[in-house]
Amino acid sequence: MAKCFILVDGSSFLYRAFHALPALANSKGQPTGAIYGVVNMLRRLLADYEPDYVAVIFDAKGKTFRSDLYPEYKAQRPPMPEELVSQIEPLHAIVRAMGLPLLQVTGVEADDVIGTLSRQAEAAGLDTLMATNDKDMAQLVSPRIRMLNAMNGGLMDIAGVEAKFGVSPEQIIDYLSLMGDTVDNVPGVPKVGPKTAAKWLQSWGSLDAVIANAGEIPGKVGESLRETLNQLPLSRELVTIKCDVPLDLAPLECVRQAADLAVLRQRYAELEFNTWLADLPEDDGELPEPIAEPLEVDYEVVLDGPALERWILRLQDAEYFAFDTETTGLDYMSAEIVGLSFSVADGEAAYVPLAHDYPGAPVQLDRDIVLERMRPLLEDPAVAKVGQNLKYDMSVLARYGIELRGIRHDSMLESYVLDSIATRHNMDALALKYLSHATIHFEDIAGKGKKQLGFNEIDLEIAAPYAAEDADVTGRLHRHLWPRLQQTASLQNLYEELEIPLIPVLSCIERTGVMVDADALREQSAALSRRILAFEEQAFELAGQRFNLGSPKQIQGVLYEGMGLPVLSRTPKGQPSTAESVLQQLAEDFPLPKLILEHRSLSKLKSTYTDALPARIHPLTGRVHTNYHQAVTATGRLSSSEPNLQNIPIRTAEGRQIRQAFIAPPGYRLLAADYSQIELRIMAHLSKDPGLCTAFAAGADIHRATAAEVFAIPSEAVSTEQRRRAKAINFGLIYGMSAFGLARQLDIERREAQAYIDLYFARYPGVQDFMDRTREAAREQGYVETLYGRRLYLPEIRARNAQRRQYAERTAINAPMQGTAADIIKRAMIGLDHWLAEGAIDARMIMQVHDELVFEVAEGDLERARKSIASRMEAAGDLSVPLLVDVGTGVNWDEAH
DNA sequence: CGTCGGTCGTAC
DNA sequence: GACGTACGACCGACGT
Repeated sequence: MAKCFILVDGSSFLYRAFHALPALANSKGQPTGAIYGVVNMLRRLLADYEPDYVAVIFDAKGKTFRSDLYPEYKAQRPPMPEELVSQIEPLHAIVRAMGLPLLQVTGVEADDVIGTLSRQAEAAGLDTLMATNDKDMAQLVSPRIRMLNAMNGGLMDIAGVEAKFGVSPEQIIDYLSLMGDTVDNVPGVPKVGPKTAAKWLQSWGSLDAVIANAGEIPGKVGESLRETLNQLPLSRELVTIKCDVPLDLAPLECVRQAADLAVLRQRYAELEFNTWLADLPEDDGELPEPIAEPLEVDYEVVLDGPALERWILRLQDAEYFAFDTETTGLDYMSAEIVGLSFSVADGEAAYVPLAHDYPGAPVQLDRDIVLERMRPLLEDPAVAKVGQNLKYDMSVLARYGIELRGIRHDSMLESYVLDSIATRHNMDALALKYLSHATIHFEDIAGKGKKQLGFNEIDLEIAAPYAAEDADVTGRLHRHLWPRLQQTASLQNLYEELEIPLIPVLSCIERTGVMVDADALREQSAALSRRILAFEEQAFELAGQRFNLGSPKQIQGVLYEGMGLPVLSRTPKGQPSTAESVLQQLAEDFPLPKLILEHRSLSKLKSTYTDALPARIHPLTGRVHTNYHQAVTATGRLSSSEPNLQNIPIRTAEGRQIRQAFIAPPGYRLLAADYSQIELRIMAHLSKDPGLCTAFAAGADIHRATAAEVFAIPSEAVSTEQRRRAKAINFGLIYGMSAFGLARQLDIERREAQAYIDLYFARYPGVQDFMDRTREAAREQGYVETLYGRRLYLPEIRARNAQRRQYAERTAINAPMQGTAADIIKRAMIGLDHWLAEGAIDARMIMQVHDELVFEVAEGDLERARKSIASRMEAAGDLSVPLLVDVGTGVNWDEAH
């Protein structure tokens, strides 16, 4: 195979990236988006093609032979914006540090350098790919030279050029001369565009022939041609790419050099390309250079009583202290405390090791004695603490009988409330982003994978700086983030009144756990196994071969290649899709897809639920303890994992069996309380649409009411099908759906779907207005807000790329509704937790599923609990429409619905 | 043997 | 392509 040479048109990508990508900047406000775009493209290119030779070419500053030839050439281009100019030097530095040959030749453009190199490469027998966005380059395409569209990965060869432009590569120069180029100010023939130029060249063959036959061309275009005949030679010269530029570097010298890691590290750090920074390999034997001056620190290891007493005094005297626990693991239900760290000011921190037990570990203070000594401080609500994800510390301490109080600040939540999506909210990421400090990573000291050590097995010399740094950095982050939070009253309020008070509530729910009937689930697993096996046998029979029904790729092979079924849809990566909706359609005509669907749905239930849940039952409590994450979602919702209790099936009969395994302990019942149509009610409130508000005020069935409006019939006349369609419209609205999406959802024509949407907006003009206003506000401010002022930043709302922009617009519509609902249920949870703590009834909160709260309630208190819980949840939101809560009870979660 | 992207499917 | 927010199972390619 011939060796591969990639020529990258750096200038064209720089412009493209600058205009197509959102205006990224680092924390100092230095623009970085164009650099990011180009380097990202280069990395992909190198990974995808592993070229033997490569060169990145940029335009040089100053005049070119073309502007000497024709002063107007590119004369009306606006000067390059400052935000782009400032990105050129760093980009060049990074390209060089990546080890890529960089060429810039004065007096010619990047195109001409690429032309020259590609022709030389052709002569040397290389296969050349020109990575560029510039259609002019099509004139260079030959059997050994192709164009690469780095945005979509498409390659264009001679046939590709002919297909796209309707002329051959040799004719491209003539084609461009006829058309001219308004952007570059190349004169052409007025009224001649791509179609006419191609048509003429197909008829006459060349520009010279067209000129020779100019007299025969009729009409206005003919006149236009005859008037401009004398400038066509100039146009031709301007659009012709030079292929004989003298260069310092020959194609075979364009070898990729070793990367200069130190430079890359420094540049990535400056620009805050942290993922790439983390990606860089270590220097041989040398530690990576710190990206900032190391923090100045004075950390103390506390190994005796007097030292501990001195620190307790400091903690008591401090306005607040930062605090962290080191444990043997991440599971709050089983992790053992290994040590405690504290910090009272920048760089001043202590680590109190308590249970390091590797061979040769020094004698440490006794864990129980220290905890008992710390108890007054930790349990005093007046002693303010700041932590990073204090919910975890609180849960662990609770297992040692200590109830952490005085949770004043949490740097994870400060970051989340300030900007939920700009960064992940773990301490390492926050330190890098806000303090420019690369923290010691847990993996670096404990290893990873099977060889990972527990924190108790780590040498104190290594563990102590890590542990003390945790508390120190947490304090520093708080002092960095808190002033920012205080600048926006609504955000500060959300943080202090909602997110911080929620910490103990979530900790309590998690530790309480939920009772799950393991035997019932195991029986379900066995039954599912039998049915799955039967489906497999039948499927193999039909397919005439054995294959893995769990593999989309193999299904694809069997259905589309083996059996020749029609490909109705493709995945984003271009593979024939085997998704449910596709198979469902195929199932109308063929038997096998139906079997695959049934197999898939049963396998899903078995692997994700009936097998996984019993394994999650805690040996001591006999219950399942999930993790609720408070700083994950963009909108303010919680998420749940290990296990995820927020996606337990409900729609199918088999699925509901799984819910039946969620049970109450003896003497108790489950009580499930869910907000009815909360997001639509919020939409009514935010939009103030009279029709919608009236319908809710009247207590109407909202989908029925919508159907009555859209189909212009009395509410009693609404059919089941009409209500179903109205329901899809209502959900679609919340998600910012298009006519296409609604059509697909309802399996109707797009035009019909559009008609529904038009009708809806005509009947509920307030909703239309609300959505327009929301999009507009997002564009103006760069963010949208919930009713309680939670913000979601949408940097791509102004993107040039329509797909990205529309995505941001849909998020803008959805986030205020989803986010307000999340705010309301969080308010309810805090209120309910306080009420439950009063002990008026015997009940515990055990789950949250976005618009639903689940409790276990003593049988005798059920009726009182129903009313109290519903009314407290309803009072948590103050909307201009009623907020309604449906309550159900039962011996299991399914029954409680 | 571990990691990671792709695909699919569950919930609200 | 085309409907928002999540988590997680499985496959299969790839790297150690």
